[in-house]
Amino acid sequence: MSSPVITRFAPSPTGFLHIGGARTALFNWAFARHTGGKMLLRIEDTDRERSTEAAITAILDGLTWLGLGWDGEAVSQFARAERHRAVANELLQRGKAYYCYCSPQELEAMRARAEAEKRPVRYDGTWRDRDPKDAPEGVKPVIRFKAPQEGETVIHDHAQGRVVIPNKDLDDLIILRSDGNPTYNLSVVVDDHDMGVTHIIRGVDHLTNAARQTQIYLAMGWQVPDMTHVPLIHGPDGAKLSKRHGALGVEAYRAMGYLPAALRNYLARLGWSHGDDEIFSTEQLVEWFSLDAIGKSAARFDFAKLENLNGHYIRHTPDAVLLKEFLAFLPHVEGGPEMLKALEGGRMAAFAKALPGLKERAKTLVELMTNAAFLFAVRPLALDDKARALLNDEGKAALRGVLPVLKAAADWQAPALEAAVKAHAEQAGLKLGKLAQPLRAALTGTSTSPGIFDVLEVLGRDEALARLADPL
RNA sequence: GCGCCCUUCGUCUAUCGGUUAGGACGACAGCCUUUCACGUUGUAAAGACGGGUUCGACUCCCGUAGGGCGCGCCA
Repeated sequence: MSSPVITRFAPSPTGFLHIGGARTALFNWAFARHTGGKMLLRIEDTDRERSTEAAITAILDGLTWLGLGWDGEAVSQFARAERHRAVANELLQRGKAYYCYCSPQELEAMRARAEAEKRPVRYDGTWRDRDPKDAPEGVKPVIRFKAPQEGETVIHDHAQGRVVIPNKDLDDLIILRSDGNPTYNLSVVVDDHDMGVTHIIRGVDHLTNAARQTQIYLAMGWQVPDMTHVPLIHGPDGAKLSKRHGALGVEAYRAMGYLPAALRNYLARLGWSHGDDEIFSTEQLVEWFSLDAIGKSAARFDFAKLENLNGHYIRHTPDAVLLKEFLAFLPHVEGGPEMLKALEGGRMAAFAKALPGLKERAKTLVELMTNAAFLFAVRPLALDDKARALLNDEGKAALRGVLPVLKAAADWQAPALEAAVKAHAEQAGLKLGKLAQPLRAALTGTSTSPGIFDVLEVLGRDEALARLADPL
């Protein structure tokens, strides 16, 4: 029996959960679910300067909103520093690491020199074989990993294939700072090993780290986890994701009115595929997910496609579920709390009634909210330019014509109203559009809305008739 | 500069040596229609370039160009 799969998502809490991180989490999650394994969460908070509680909260919230639950408690990497130090010392003991007394200034100078001479920027190994007795007075040393200088390090990667890095291009990295704190590459290896991580799935920006980490695993005699480095997500212009396009926290996507299910579906299709399948449920994603189906090239983030998918999800989400999602969304958007108040203040029924018509024409929850505004408008309605144009003399005349018909309606339900208005139109020799548009303008203050008979019904007899009479 | 990686329609992708190179988003046009959407039909749209290998390359190899990532006492 093979050991159960354990993946991990390991963000550093220096900012929100951005879209690339979200996808990495999704892949880790999907793979763990697919294999019946676990996804662990580790917060890489060893940078005490930049790590914040707020960021941790944002990341946890983001994952939760996206529906990507993790197994067990989130692990703080910083809290494990003692263990990392112990391993650094063990490496020292084994002759796989050494003290280096170079000052940051010296290293800076070393780098500057290399750059000026157009040589590769690497630590030159000054203290690699030097006797610690030569150590300068009062300098606190760092511990460097004694990386192999010859041969090559091979990474067997599900997405990248077999990647070979010449060892001469990897220098002796610092694993323990002069203040006694471990650095990233050491901590990651120790934690992944201790946490029993079997599969590492992360961004390709870690590929070089993968080589260095592999060397540390080997030096410790530990088994190297299975690795997958997924390509990065770029902005629409092919360059790095900037704040302008996609480098937003997932909470920004929530505020833009995207559904978690739609975002999951969209993200899954960025760099991963299952034949020609475009729209699939999360259950299907879990069922189909495979590391080997992850591509190698970077993908550009395309809002148009996300929006299309989101529209699909909005249309296909059952009303009751969508209503819940919408209510949960409102606190996160401008004007949302006010609408929430209005809904809870008695407009909920009308909104729920209007929802089927509303959701057909919204690509985001923000659009849904905008399109629902007519429900909450107060008389006399403010008209937009198009609505005003529709209510010209001809429009008003049409309105005057139907008003009695509507007043006479015994049954204030869309089908009955439709029948009555259509009969009137026919009798008056008017095309339905000539009637419907002025009605819409007067009823909603705009030129677009759900079906006009639904609008009539949803508004209710009194309110509708009053709105129609207002412009006359 | 050094190392690694990438390159199929505008975008996301399928193809895993033999296809009229498929799908989706977007675009455009038509249909549907009370508006907007939805839906539907159709059109345009791609193998970066140059060499090999092969009976046959988008698929394999080499080179070129372009792009990305990495090269911290950050993670």
